[in-house]
Amino acid sequence: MEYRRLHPWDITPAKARRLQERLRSQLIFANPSPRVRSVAGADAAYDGGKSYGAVVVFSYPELEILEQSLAVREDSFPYIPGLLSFREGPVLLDCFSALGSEPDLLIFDGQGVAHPRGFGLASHLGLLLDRPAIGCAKHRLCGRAGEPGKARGSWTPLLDPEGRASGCALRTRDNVRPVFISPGHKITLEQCRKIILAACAGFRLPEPLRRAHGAASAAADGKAKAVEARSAYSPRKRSSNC
DNA sequence: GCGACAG
DNA sequence: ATCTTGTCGC
Repeated sequence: MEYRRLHPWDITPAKARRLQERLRSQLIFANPSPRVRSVAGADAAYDGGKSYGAVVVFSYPELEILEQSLAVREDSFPYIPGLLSFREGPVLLDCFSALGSEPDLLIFDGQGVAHPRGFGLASHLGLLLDRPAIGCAKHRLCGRAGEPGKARGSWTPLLDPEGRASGCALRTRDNVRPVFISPGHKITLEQCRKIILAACAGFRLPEPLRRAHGAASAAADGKAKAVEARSAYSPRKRSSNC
C-alpha cells in the first residue's frame, strides 16, 4: 500500500519534535471504521546496527493470517523517548509498501496520542498511511492510570497531567499486567478497546502484534546466526597466532 | 537540578 | 529493544 511522504526522516531530534507538534493537528479521532475486515500488526527488532520490520495482516474477527511482509534497513535514528516513530517508522513503512493489500486497521507496538506531544508511533504512521491506527504498548510513556480490575476486559483511564483521558490501561487476560491503549488516528478510544480485546486470542498482546513481533525478531537473529555460522565455516582469514 | 522515560 | 536459566503455574 502507498503512504504520504509528508516529511524527510533524516532530521535532528529538535526538528522531529517540531514536526510532531505540526502534524498532530491533522489527526482525527472519530468516524470509527464501519466494517473492519482486516487488521495489521507492525513491529520491529534490532540487531547489529540494522532494523528488521514485520507487518502481519489478519482477517477480522476470524483472526487468520492473510498476508505478511518483512523489511531490513540500516539504523538511522536512535531510540529517544518520545521519538520512537523516527526510529521504527522507516522500516515499518518499507513493510507496508511491500504489502499487496490495504488493511482496514493498523495496530502498533507503542503509543498513539498518549504521548508528550500527542503524536506517538500509531498516530504518526496512521496519518502517513491514512488508516485507522491503534497504539498498543506494554508500558506507558506518560500519564497515569489506576490499576484495572483483575478480570479480562476491565480497564481504567490513562490520564494526562490535565486530567484528560488520552488512553486506557486495559486488562487483556485475567490477572496479567494490562496493556496501554490509545487512539492513533481515525478511531475512538472505545473502538480501540473493542478491537484490541477481540484481537487477543488468549495472550496479553493482540495476535497481529504477537506475530509481527515474532517475525521481526526471527528475521533479526536469523541473520545474526547465519553470519556466525558463516564465519565459523569459512574463516575470513587465519590469524597468524595471537 | 531531579525524576520519568513507548521500543 | 537487548543481555539471559531456571522456574512457578495453568
